[in-house]
Formats: sequence, structure tokens, C-alpha cells
Amino acid sequence: MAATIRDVARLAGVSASTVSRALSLPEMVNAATRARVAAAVEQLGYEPNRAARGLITGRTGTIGLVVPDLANPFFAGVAKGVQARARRHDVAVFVADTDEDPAAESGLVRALAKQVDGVVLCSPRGTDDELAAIAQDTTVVLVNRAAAGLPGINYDNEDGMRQAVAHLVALGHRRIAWVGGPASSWSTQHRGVGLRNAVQALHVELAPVGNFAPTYEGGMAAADQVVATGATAVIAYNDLVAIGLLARLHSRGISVPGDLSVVGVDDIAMSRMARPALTTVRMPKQEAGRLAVELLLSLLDDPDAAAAGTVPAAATYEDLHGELIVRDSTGPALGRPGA
Amino acid sequence: MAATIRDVARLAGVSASTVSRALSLPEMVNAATRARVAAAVEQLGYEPNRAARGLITGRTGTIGLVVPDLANPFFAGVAKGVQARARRHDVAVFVADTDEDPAAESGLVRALAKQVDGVVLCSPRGTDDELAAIAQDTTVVLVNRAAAGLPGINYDNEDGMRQAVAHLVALGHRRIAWVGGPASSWSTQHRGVGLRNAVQALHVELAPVGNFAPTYEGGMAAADQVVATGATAVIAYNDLVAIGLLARLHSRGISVPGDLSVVGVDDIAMSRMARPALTTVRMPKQEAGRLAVELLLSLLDDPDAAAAGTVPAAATYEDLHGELIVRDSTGPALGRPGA
DNA sequence: CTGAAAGCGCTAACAC
DNA sequence: GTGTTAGCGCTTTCAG
Repeated sequence: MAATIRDVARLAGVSASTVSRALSLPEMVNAATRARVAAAVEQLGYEPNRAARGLITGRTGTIGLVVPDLANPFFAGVAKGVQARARRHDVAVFVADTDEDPAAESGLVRALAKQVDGVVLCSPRGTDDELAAIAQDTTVVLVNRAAAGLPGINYDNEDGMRQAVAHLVALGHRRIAWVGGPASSWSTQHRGVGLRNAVQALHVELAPVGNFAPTYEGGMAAADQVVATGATAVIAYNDLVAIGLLARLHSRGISVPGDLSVVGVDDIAMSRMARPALTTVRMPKQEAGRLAVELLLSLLDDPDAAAAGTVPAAATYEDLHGELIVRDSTGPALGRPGA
Repeated sequence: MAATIRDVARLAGVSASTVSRALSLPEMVNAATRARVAAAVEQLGYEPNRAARGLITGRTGTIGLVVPDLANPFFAGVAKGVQARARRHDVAVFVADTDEDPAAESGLVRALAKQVDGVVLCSPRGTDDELAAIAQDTTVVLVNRAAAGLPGINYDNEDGMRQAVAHLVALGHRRIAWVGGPASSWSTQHRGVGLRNAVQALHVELAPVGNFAPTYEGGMAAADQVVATGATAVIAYNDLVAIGLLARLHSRGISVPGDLSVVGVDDIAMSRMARPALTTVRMPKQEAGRLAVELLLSLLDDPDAAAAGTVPAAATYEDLHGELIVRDSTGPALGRPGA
């Protein structure tokens, strides 16, 4: 049986309340007694029972993390960041995977909410209203999704797209295809906006080919439509899609980057291993997770602000900057129709 | 404020204990009162506070999962399985990532142990003694690692290697290189044994090229040594290594499978996307996670057995069967030296 | 600065 | 079948 606070108290010859204070408000207790308590704690290997503490303080020392799919390298990266930073704060992390099921999401989060101090929702698929409802129950920090009034960590998708377009234009491309992800996805929308702004500013053409699953298969499915646009370059929703494109283009004997340049987004590990290696916009995944934890914990420490939605502007959200990683899948535009 | 059991009791016109019973031992309470309680629960949206319950029952309804690296697709798969199955049992999962740091592992697990009913340790790097010490603190189930007396879920590595060798031999290969993973890795050792048995049984040669990091870079590093063995086929520790091999062989102008056949292990998503697509031994990742949860929960329900190490043999461990997935990276042996 | 007492929300004996 | 009582391990008034 683990030692309790009373065991420590008895051994140190003090009361339980003194032990409690010595541990949480050290200044409030005499240095000598504090030392005796410390010795007893050491000797017994005492660790306070967090459940018992939580019962009275109302804080569990636990946060929740909800992701659509742990097996997706992007989310795995975020989870790693969340987890590492939480540990630094001595906070435990409940992880839940919705399996890309938007219907399950809300219920899952509600269930989680009862057991944690707050939750990090990564790329939630729910509607803004659903998210708002969840935020009634518990403190929420969003990652990779903006919803009115909710604090979150986001990527500067517009700028990432600008970098990708600038790179392609510098290579001589004048017509760029765009393979969007799920229509409901917040990043699809923002990448689309960034793309339209960028092509307009640089006086080139954008050829959107619609919305596809954010997977390898989605890329395979999109490839032929991309070719049909006559574009000499294509930007894909993410690296998985870009790698799917690569595969199908290869089967069709279309050379990358000879005939078509391909750009992805995320810089998952696989991108380096693709052939040709994939040019991509690196989105700092772990960093997003770390920042989300910091933001969440700061909200928890200042519940008034969080409740009123009056989080200091600086802390409300943070736009993470993507970085273009140039690899072999992009090269100079050659004389294809539309070039 | 969330409703408490007393709010429900008041609303239903019964005592708190009756509510408690209606929820956990429904048979012990009159159908009529049970209905009244149910209605009150419904109306108030009551959910029992798990921390409070845990304080008295000694069970937290939470398990821990410790993995070396969440960003590794193999562990992500296991985590997904653990997480999904735990949810089915209404059990929450604390996830901790040791960041491949064996030194951090033990401390991390001990800290976790205080807050959970039991832990799943996936591919732990610690020594058998360290694991035994952890098992003193809490109920442990191992995944992908056998240690004396501890229950666990493992893969039948011997058989997986046998399948891979049989496949290669059928293709006419007579000399097979083996790129091992970390020497301390349990699976490296067992795959080595399986390999030696298989080549012996089939009267072909094995050419081990040493131990490499279980990564893409490890594969890159091993490639030239593999070529130097004169083997016509190579089996890599895992898919990441195999994909690294593929990359380096490609740079050197060595054709796969024309000059050399390559086999990986795990069947991570990336394998399908490699070029040529990678022949591999599929290790059921999520399945391992699910079984680990089932095993852990069954141990928790039968603490005597767990404590005494007298788990029924059938439940002690399970050997998961790998399945050879043949793709384009393996083909008939051609006339190379040693063939 | 320290101790006694109360109680967080819940379940488990024990009565009725 | 149901209510009463006690107490899980801890923190927090409130006295002193």
C-alpha cells in the first residue's frame, strides 16, 4: 500500500495539515519542520494521491487531447508535442482518437471533459456550434482550426501557400493546379484563400481540381484531373495526397519534376523518403502541440479570462509559420500546354 | 457546477446510496425506483465523478500506455488500438512517450503507475530487472517484449522470418542478407533466431550485416554493406530500414528487385507508397494494442492471479501472427555472384 | 506557525 | 430494498 499523508505526518511528528502545507505552500511552514517533513516524505517514498487532491481542489492535473487519427503522422507529431510539454508541467494527458468520425467527436469530448481540467482539440471536424457547446463544459484550446471566440494555435496557411507559389513561379510555372482536402476542413479553406491571393499577386493561373480525401488514395484519385488541367505544377492539400499523386503520375509515365512539379504540405517523415523527394511546406507539428499546452495551462490559471472569453489577445492564438522545404519534386517548368 | 449524486438522490426522492446502487448494481434495486433514479440522472445530466469513486474503490478506470516514440508509425498503430479498445471498456488512457530515452523510461512509468490501474509497456528498452521492479508497483502488460514472468503480447517473429525466407527461396535466392536493428532490441534477437532456423531448414545462406538504427537513416547506412555481401536478397529489421535501403540502392543504380530483392517488417503505411512497393511481413499493430488492453483488464479483474504471477497460461501472452505481404520489391533471383 | 475539524463525491458495510 | 453511517486521502478554513 502506498504511504498516505498521515503516515508521513506520524513519522514527522506533525499533523497531516502541516504535511500538506509543507508540500504545497512551503513558505508557510517553519524551515525545521519543513525539513522533518521532507525527510519523512523521502523515507516513505510518499507521493500525494492526485485523485484525492483533485476532489477538493477541483483540479485533476490532467488534460485531454483529441485527434482525428493517431496513425496520421501529422497528428502523431502534435500528440508528441502535447505530451512532452504537459509532462514538463507535471500534467498527465488523456489521449482520444475519434477515428475520423465527426459524429463520435462531440460525445467523446464531452465524456473526456468530465475527467480533465481542459482539452486540446486538434483539427476538430465538428461545427462551430458544437465546439462552442463543448467550450461551455470545459476549457478548450483548438489546434489547426479557428472557431469564433475559441483560443487556438493555428498555422499561417496563407503565407505557406504564398511561399509555395512564389517558388513555383520562380521556376517558370504559370499555371498551378490545386488539390484541396475535405471541403469542411478549415485548412483546405484557408489554403485555398492563400493560393488565390498568391496567384493573383504574381499574375499566374490557379486550377483547382476539387476536394479529395486527405490520403494517399485521395492523391491517386486526383492525379488524372490534375494532368487534365494542363498545369505544369500542382500543390496538394498535404504530403500524403502529394505522394499519392506521385505514384499515379509515375504509373502514367509522367515525369516529376520533368513534366510536372509537385508540392505537398506538412513535411511528414515520408516526404523525404518519397521518390523524387517531395518539396513541401513544413508545418511545425510538435511546436503546435507544445504551444497548445502552454496556452491551455495559462487559461486554467486565469479562469476568469477564459470564462469571459477575454483572454489577452497575445495569448488567444498563435499563428505558426510554415517553411518551404525544397526537394526534388519541383523543377523548372518545361514546354507543356499552358506553361 | 456538475450535478452530484446527492442532487440526483434529492430529485429522485431516494438516498445517495440508492442512486449509487441503481447505477452500479441495478439488480439490487426495485425496478420502479430504478426508473425514478434513471429519470433524475437523465434530467440532471449526471455523471459520477471518477476521482471520487476511485478514492474508495481503489480503481481509477484509467490505464497508462508508454511508447518509445509516438511519431513512429508502428507505435502509433499500437496506441490507436489500445485507445480504441480501452474506450470500449469505458477506460481512459494516459499516454506517455519516452522519446526513445531508456533512462527516462523507468521514472516515467513509476510516476504514471500512481495514477492508473495498470500500464501497457510497448517495446520497453529497460532491463528485465527494471521491468520486474515496475511490475511490483503496478499491473504491467508488455507489448513486443518478453521478460520473465511478465504477461505480454508478442509477435511470432520466428514464423514471420520463416515466411520471408521461404518466399525468397521460392524466388531462387540462395544467399540472403539480414540488417538487424538495435542489438538490445528483443525483436532483433528473435528475428535473428528465426532467420537462422529458416535458412538452415531451407539450406540457404544468411549474411548478417550487423546492427543499425531502426530508421530510414539506418537503412541508408546499411545498404553498401548489404551489397558487399554478394547476397541477392535482403531482409531488413523493419520497413523504415528497408525504405532507407531502397533509397541508397537507387542512388547507386542497383535495381530492386532486378539486382536485389528487399523485404521489410511491419507493413507501415509508407511501405505501400515506396517505389518499388515494399514486400513486408505485416505485424498487426492495432490488434496488439487491443489484446494488450484485454489482457490488462482481465488481470485487473483477477488481482490474485496477477500478483502471484499465476495468470492462466492462455492469458499470459499471445503470439500474434505476422503475414507476408508480397509487393514489387521482391522478384526472381538473377545471376549475381552468390546466387 | 501548527493542529483540529470539516468535507470534496462517492461506495460499502451495516442496520432496518 | 433502502437509508444511515463511516471513511477513502487530501486540503482548507478556523482557532489557537
